Amino acid sequence: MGRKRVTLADVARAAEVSPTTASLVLSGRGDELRISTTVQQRVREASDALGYRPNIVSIGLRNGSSRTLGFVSDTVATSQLAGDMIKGALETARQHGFMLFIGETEGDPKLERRLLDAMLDRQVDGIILASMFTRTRHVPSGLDQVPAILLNALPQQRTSSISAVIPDELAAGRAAAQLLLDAGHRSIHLVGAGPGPDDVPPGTVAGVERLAGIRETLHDAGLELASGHLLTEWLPPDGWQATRSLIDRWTDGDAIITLNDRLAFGAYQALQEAGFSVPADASIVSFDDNPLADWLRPGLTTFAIPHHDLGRRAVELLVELIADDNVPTAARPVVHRVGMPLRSRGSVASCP
Amino acid sequence: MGRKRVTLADVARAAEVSPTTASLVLSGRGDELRISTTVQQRVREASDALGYRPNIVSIGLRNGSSRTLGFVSDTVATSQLAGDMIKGALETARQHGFMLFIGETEGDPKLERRLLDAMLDRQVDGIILASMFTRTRHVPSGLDQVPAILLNALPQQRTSSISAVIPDELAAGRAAAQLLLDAGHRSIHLVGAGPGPDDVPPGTVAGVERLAGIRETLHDAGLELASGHLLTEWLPPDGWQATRSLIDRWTDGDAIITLNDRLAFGAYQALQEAGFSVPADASIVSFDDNPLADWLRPGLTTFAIPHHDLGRRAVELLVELIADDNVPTAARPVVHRVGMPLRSRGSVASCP
DNA sequence: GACGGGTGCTAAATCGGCTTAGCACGGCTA
DNA sequence: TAGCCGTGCTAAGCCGATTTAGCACCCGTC
Repeated sequence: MGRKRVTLADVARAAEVSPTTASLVLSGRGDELRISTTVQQRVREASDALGYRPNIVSIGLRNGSSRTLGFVSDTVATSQLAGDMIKGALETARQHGFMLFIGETEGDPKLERRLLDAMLDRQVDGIILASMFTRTRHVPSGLDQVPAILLNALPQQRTSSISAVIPDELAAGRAAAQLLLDAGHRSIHLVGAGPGPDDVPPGTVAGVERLAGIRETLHDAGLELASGHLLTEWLPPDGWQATRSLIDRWTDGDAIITLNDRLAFGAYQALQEAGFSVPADASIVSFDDNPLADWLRPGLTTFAIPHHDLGRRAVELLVELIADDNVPTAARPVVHRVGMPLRSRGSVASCP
Repeated sequence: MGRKRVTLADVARAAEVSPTTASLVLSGRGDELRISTTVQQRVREASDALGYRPNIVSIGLRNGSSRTLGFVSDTVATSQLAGDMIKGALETARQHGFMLFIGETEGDPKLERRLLDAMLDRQVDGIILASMFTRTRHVPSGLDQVPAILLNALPQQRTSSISAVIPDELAAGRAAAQLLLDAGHRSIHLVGAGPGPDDVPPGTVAGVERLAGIRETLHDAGLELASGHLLTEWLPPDGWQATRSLIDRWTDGDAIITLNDRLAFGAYQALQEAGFSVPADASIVSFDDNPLADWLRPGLTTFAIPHHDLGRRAVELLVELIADDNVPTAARPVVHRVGMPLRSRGSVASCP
């Protein structure tokens, strides 16, 4: 193992020119600096023959860049939901010629500090600080020294100069309610939070905003939630239980909004056990677009967290920041909201 | 943005010593090279005061290491199933002081080439080539120049000198069959492949080995599969359909092995629709330990793909390889098999 | 035939750290 | 008084690239 890599010096030697000349030719500045066509060709041939590839580490040392970004996420970056986010980031980074360091803090601030340091020690050009569920978070020190973006999170500090990318939960909440209204439903039950604006599990931006959007739209239509079920956990059993309690007082034309797809999964089970059929007896709309939404029968109509787009957008913004860093612009922090697309499947029916 | 990082030279200046001295002190060779305690302390104080952190890029340039590994996966590295694999790799890498570059090829050999090159250009110390489902694969050129490990894949080339880490599918197949035998079942249906040893969707190592293990164990007990259902797709609808066709000729004491959990999900639905109850009327064993296995009611008993352990093991081996690279050992390629642990939930019942 | 100007290439510094070789100084021995 | 040795520190080269400044040569001009 480990035959040495071909260096610029090797190419120069093979082409019988100085390293300077070789560098100029290969970096395309040959004409600019009046290297003869003959020599240019000789250098290029030597480079090809030897299979020369520039050492990015060395270039980075020289000009202070590494063509590398750091992606630090708080919890389970590699969970199902988050995978697409990383994937979007990965793809976009590659398109811009960047590689990505991935790190997971598991919510441990010390670990986060260590990861950030390890990345900065490796001279990353920028950092994405990602959260698995939308929340406000403390921005660690040092991130003002380097281009950085918050992904799926908002800065806790007012003074922070860091921009953020988040899903547009509020708009999705509005759209979910509107979808059911358009289908003719007037009695809408919420599973996961509500009915009041503050009946929300603590610390979830998504819960607050989805609920707010739903309430707004209903309010505009002169309606209120028929019922709300504040749940601190949003897992299938929680959805199952809440839905069971709904069944006793069910009326034709009722509909359910579940605040995520796992709750909907539980709701499906409860309805099925009660002999209800979706969507004939009960329309359901949900959020997240968990893979299982597509496996359920009928398919679950849900507003997708745009993980892929979130990741992509964060990298795009970061790359812009890095480019601007050379020509410093007095950029103010911005919150970018990415739309949550509707995945329309079979769980909503029109109601006469 | 971008106040410059503190360099060794800054520390040396602050401590009024030469960069050499500062380097020696901070790298712990101060005593060895007879730097006085006074000076050592002065250097350390200056270093702390300025918050000095060595530039790993520079160190890497000097001694040809980067404390960085590359993790290249063929498809959807960031899918739900694969997440844990990356996570295991990430954790283990961190424990050894390495960072990980992540890359996804989406099955495109050109992209794979580009990613590998991009990583090698950044002087990674080693590379993990991961596959999302176990398969044999071509080992791209250049990976013999650098320490490398195949993860969840076997080298296609006989001559390849690269080691591999894979799940022990064969043992899991045996264990699955044994589990049902121990519960008293004698009539076992297989959904996904079989009944013959070659009735397997093409290209899946998991299918071949799981089937082989099952058949072996049944054979040792003097039995054969009651039926087999070769399916080229292993999604819920496929499992649903195969199971429906089983229901017509169902006998008490029959049991089902599904070759993955999504098939089992379809099987659950089909059984439920037919009024069967799991496990009273039908025991089911499966493979993968998909998250939904735990959400089903009753919970699905399944053999987990040890994603986390696979990732961990791959990094451990790679780190060893890198260490040995300095003291070259004539290491022969090895295939490491990682056990698939049983997740015993409620889908298997004893049969009188 | 000295001088100006263009042409074609290269020496040397630089990035930030590690490492080898060796300098300067004092004390001790011969 | 020269030689030797130990102590405490530093100069300088190196890794692999980029970049600035400038050298050598030739041609044409007055």
